[in-house]
This record gives sequence, C-alpha cells and structure tokens, in this order.
Amino acid sequence: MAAAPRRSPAASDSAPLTAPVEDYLKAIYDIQQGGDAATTNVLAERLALAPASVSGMVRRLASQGLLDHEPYRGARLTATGRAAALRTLRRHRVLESYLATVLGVPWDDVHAEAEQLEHAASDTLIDRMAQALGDPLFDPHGAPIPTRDGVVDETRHSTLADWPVGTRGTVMSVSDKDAAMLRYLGELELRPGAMVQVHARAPYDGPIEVMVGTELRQIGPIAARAVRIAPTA
Amino acid sequence: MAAAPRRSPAASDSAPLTAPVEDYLKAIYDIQQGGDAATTNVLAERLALAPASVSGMVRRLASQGLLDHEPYRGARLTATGRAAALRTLRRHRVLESYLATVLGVPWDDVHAEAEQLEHAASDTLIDRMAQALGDPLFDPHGAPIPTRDGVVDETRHSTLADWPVGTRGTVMSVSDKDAAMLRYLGELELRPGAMVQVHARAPYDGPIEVMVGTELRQIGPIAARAVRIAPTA
DNA sequence: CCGATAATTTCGTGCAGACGAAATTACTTC
DNA sequence: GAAGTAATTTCGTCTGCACGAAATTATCGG
Repeated sequence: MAAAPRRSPAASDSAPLTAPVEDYLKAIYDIQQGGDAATTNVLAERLALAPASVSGMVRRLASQGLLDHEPYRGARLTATGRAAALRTLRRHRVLESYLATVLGVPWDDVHAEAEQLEHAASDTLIDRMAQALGDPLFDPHGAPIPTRDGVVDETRHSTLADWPVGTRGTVMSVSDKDAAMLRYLGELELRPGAMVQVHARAPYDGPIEVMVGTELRQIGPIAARAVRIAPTA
Repeated sequence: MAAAPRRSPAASDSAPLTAPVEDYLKAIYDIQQGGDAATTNVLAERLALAPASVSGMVRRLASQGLLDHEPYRGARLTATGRAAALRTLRRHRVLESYLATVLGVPWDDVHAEAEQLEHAASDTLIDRMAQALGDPLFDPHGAPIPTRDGVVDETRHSTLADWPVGTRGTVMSVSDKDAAMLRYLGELELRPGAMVQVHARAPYDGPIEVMVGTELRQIGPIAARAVRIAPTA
C-alpha cells in the first residue's frame, strides 16, 4: 500500500485534504476574491513554489473535482473546492482571533502561527474557540470569518490607495500577509475601525497624505493598497 | 531541488524535524521510559506502522544522530534525540492541559487533538499557553510536563495492578492513549489525586477489588495497568 | 550444536509533492 | 500574419515516508 499522507482532520466529507492541498485552495480563493485569474505563475508566486510544481498540482486538484482547469488559462474553484477553501479560511481566521484575543499573540505573528495550526486543529476545536470569543464576525485584521456552513461576507472594499480625496472613511481591514507591513500599519494607527480622510495624493502612484484619527500621515502606495476602506456609516 | 517537507516549527537548532520523526522520537522515549527496549516490532505496534517502515526510519534517524541503533537489537535515543522527544512531549502535554482547562475539551478527546497540534504550534505559543495556566507541572492525566530546558520528573510509579493489598495510595497518573479507557476510568473516579486502597486481588491476573474514595470497585488487570499509584504522602 | 520460530532487515515499489530543463502554447507587436 | 517574448506544461528526477514479500539474523528448545 502507498504511504498514508498526513492529513488535516478538517474535511467533513469523504476525502480528507492534505495541508498542501488546503494551501492551494486557500490561495486560489484569495486570488479569485481579488478579481484576478488564478493562473499558474500568480499561484506559484503566492505559494512560493516553482511554476512547474503548481502546474502539476493544479492538474491533480482538477481531476479530484476541486478545480476547473482550462490548460494555459488558469484555475477556478468548483463548489466543492470553494467549500473546502472556506473551511480552511474559517479555521485560519478563528485561530487568528483566538490567538490575538485570548493568548495575546502579537498582531503581526498571528498569521504565521495560524497558517500552521489551521491544518491541525479539528473542526470542533475551532468551534470551541469561536464560541469562547462569542462567534466573532471578523478576525483581528478585519477579515470576515466564514460560518460553519461556509457563509461569508465577500464585499470588496476599496483600498486606501484608491480612496477619493476628501471623503471620510473607516478602515475595514488590513492585509495580514506581511508581518513587517502589519507592524508599520499598527504604528500609524491604521487598524480596523480607524477613521481616515485622504487630504492629497501625489501623482504617478506617489505618496498619500491622509488623516488617521487626529494625526496627519504620509504613506506610500504599497502600504496604502494593504488597507481597505468603506464609507463611514 | 527536492521537495521541502512540511516541518514542525519546533526544533530549536539547525535541523527542523518532520511530524513523523517527532512521532518516532516520542514513541521511543515512551517505550524506554517503560523500561523496555525500543525494538522494531514494539515501535511498529505503537505507531501502527509496518515493521519494514520502522526499520527504514530507524536507520535514517540513527544516521542523523538522533538514535543509537544496533541492528537486530533495538534503538536508544541519543542526547539530541532525547532533547527533541522532550520538546515534543512538552508541547503535547501543555496542549492537553490548555485544551482541557481553558477550552473545556473533554478529558478523553484531548490526547488526539494534542497529537495533531503538537507538530504545528510554535515554541513561543506553547510557552504562552503554559504561562496562561501558571506553568503547570502535570497534564490532565497526571503526566509530568517537561520544562523548556528539557527537565522532567521521570519517576516511575507502580501500577494499580501491582499495588500491594492493604496499602493506601494516591493515583498519580492514568494513561492517555486510549480514549475509551479514559472514559471508563473517569466513571470510576480513577483520576489523578484519587485515594485508593486495594482490598483483594484475584489470582492469575484476575480482577482487583479496590476502594476508590468511598466506593468499592472491581476492575480488570488491563485497566489497572493504566493507573499509576504512589504512596499517599 | 542444530533446527524451528520469531524478529528484523533488505529490496523493490508507490504516492505525494516538490524541482529544473526543455518543449509548448498564448499573446503582443510590428 | 509572422516573429519574439512570456506564460504554461511536460518530462525526468528527487526526497520523505509508507508498504509487502523475501531474505536474513537471533534465539530457544532439545
């Protein structure tokens, strides 16, 4: 018999998914959410793998019915694949919330830790953690937490880089991918809930002058794109 | 280049260990602690693997300096291997304690959950959990928790099966390996801290009549061997 | 000391998942 | 529409970890 691959205990139905598979699905979901096509190169970049590796895996996942893959065109999650991605996303975000809130893990460490634990924690443990937090709707970075049934708010907010000058807005979320970026944004008080108003934007993707709370800040376009804004209610 | 194996983030020094490797080391430590030689068959039984698989892995671990292996004789942990085993054991037991105490995971589920998480949690997260519990010395089953520096109480207590008739004793620990057994022992109030006194023991490995707290119980030798006793202080 | 039995190892194999190099396809630009 | 470039796939290969079957070694009873 073949080696039994180490599986995450998360899958609810017949075929439990391995940790790499969960990572692929999550990445594809994320890319699709950004509106882009989940092409091989983009995926390879996101997962820090060689394109050749991604190509092979995508074919395998498609044959398992988790993806639709049109060669040379990119991949799209099937309903099954989407459900699996959302299950992993829920685990990730519940873990982030729990670690930050209950165990005091720093804002910028939470993502990396959750990235590992999400493949190991059972669904009932995740539910216990969520319950201990009062079933929060958002994680510490403002990202929405899918329910057990895979329901999630997929509203796409503008980034601070695109926010019109003069309009007041509220920070909805910040990207959790880069710990250093997260520390920087934290120093600027650019956290979910913060009030912002863009005063000026330099041309050619230049720096942005923005009021954060009561402080006037200058921030670059890369950092600005990591911050999502919605009109203040 | 070869595939980068999914590694546990636990190892402090150069070579991070994979989850299977951590499992082997933990099992060998456990068998040695029981006084037995960690032979291929015993290890295979404990890990639910074929002897052929164990044979191969033991050779690899020996070549990595984690084990001393004399072919056809069995394996013994080196200092390095022992340190790695204790690191994993600490993670396992801290997790068990945390899950049971803080998240209310049932006594008999805690082991399986910790078994997965121990390979994924970072050392600093484990330390945070331990700290949140006040750095406990024992896990919910009474097993001693190694310190960060690998110090652990290795006292071997008698089992209830060997405890002399008439002598009063205190339950020090119960084996956490079998969830059903754990539930059974829980029903009998045979938990760490319980007072016991053997009234009679039937010959030929027969049932044992034992006072647990204020109740007189009859228990079989297999269950009795899962319970460790020390003289009541 | 010799054979029977049990434990252990070797050998060939398989799968998952990764890689680089080379081949292929798609896209863009004259 | 052809040519060049960029993206993608195929191909052969590697490591980790597992397996069964067969060969080997140890051990125990006579």
